[in-house]
Amino acid sequence: MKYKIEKDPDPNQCEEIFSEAVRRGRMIVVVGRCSVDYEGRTQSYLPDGDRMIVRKPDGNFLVHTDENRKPVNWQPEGSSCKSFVDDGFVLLSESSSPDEVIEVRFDTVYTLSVYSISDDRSVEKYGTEKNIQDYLVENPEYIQDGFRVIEDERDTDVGAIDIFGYDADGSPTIVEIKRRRAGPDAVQQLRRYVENFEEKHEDTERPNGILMAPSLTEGAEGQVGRYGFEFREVPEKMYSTDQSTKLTDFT
Amino acid sequence: MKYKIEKDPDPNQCEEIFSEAVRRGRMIVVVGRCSVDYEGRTQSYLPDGDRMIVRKPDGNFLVHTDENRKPVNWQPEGSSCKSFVDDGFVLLSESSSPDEVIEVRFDTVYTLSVYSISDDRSVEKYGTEKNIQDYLVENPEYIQDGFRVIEDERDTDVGAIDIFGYDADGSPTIVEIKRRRAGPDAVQQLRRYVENFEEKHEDTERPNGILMAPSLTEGAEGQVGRYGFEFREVPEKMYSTDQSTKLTDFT
DNA sequence: AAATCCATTTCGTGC
DNA sequence: GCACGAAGTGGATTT
Repeated sequence: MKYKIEKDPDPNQCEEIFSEAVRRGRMIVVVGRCSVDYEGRTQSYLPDGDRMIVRKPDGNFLVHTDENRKPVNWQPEGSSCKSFVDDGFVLLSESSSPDEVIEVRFDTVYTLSVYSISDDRSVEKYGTEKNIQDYLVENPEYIQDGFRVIEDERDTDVGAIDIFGYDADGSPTIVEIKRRRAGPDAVQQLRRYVENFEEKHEDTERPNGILMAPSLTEGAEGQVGRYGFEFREVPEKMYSTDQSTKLTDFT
Repeated sequence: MKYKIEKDPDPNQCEEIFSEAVRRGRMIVVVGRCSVDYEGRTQSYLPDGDRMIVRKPDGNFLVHTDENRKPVNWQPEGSSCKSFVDDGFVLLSESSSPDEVIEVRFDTVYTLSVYSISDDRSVEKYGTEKNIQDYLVENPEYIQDGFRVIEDERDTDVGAIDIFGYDADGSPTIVEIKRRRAGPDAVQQLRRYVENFEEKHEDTERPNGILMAPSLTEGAEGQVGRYGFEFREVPEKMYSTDQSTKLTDFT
């Protein structure tokens, strides 16, 4: 990996190095005192202050201050980025649909760094909602004793049901899974599926609704009762990477 | 603003500079080839590759690759960060409630940069949902001819109604506002408020439901009809900072 | 491109 | 602290 760092560069140096780095698709980091203007879906203005600007090869453009996880301003993947000198070094990043612009006007550039980095390795993730769902489909006894899975991700015209099946009595049952503490929105989601099923199958009985999550908020608990749904606890760690512990964790 | 940049530092130099920079609450940027382990609410593993690690004074810890806006791994504000040498330079960032850990093991550190930046300037924002709501409360004729606002942000036990009022006929009306194209979730939100009001006021008629947004998705349009709600278009730019153009924009 | 939903959502606000 | 909902949500997946 090659890199180049310029300390206290003047505006013309910045312009030259930056524009070439953009052309070559480099990762660029500029740290300096600047003001930031954003206009697009909304607008914002940030007066002069010290910030770190990152331009990625894929077009992402980030303006970071010394705090917060999220950039204070940004542009999405695919954005263009021009630089020029106008009474100082200026960066202009533009994106389309929707049309949005960020203009960064530097009072001073402290450092300008260019990196030629690439990273084709993809991240392996565990413990997502999909992991829990897959596990429950394979081990339906954890949903309910005698539960039979009919369909994983059953599409309906109001969204996809996580798991659809029949309980031990043969009643249609809709299962909604949340990876963490469930709020009212989760109950409403389940309700939407249950009522849609009811409308579409007026000949059959109202399906059961089961909400599976580690816990419920108070509001969600009230709604689960009101709509006659069932809550079943999913131990937070049932989806551990260590498959051998699942059974014991769950019982 | 002071800064210090070390090129191709060895693990011991990294450890020394990094730990002092953490102690002093500096903004730190490390670029190098590393693997990243995350364990917490979920887990992930990222094999060796070139990445940029940022540690902010407020404890935020970001691992960026050459693509995507979001860091591939991160820790929130308030996280601790230790560094040590173990067959190479290692960063360990820990946070609590929930307990989470990121470990970054460097194969090679290309650059280690430390910045003393501070930015007390706050960003000014325009064009949020709140801006639209405030405008409609002041100009209720844009909700409906003869509309009377009774309450802005009316709290209920199923959430806060954006605007509650009476239409020209004196019928209770619930208004839900979306800043952008509204989907089924927006209709369900409105439905929740309307049905809750109905339950709480069985003596009065069912309140009207009005959904205000720039446009509706197809699914949302069907549901608006099904539930007997009304959709009213909010021109995307009605909340422009230039107040003088609002009336013309809107008509 | 549009729609839908998960996310280590993050972020703000109110209780 | 928790709960609830907005966000320039981001991002993946499917249509």
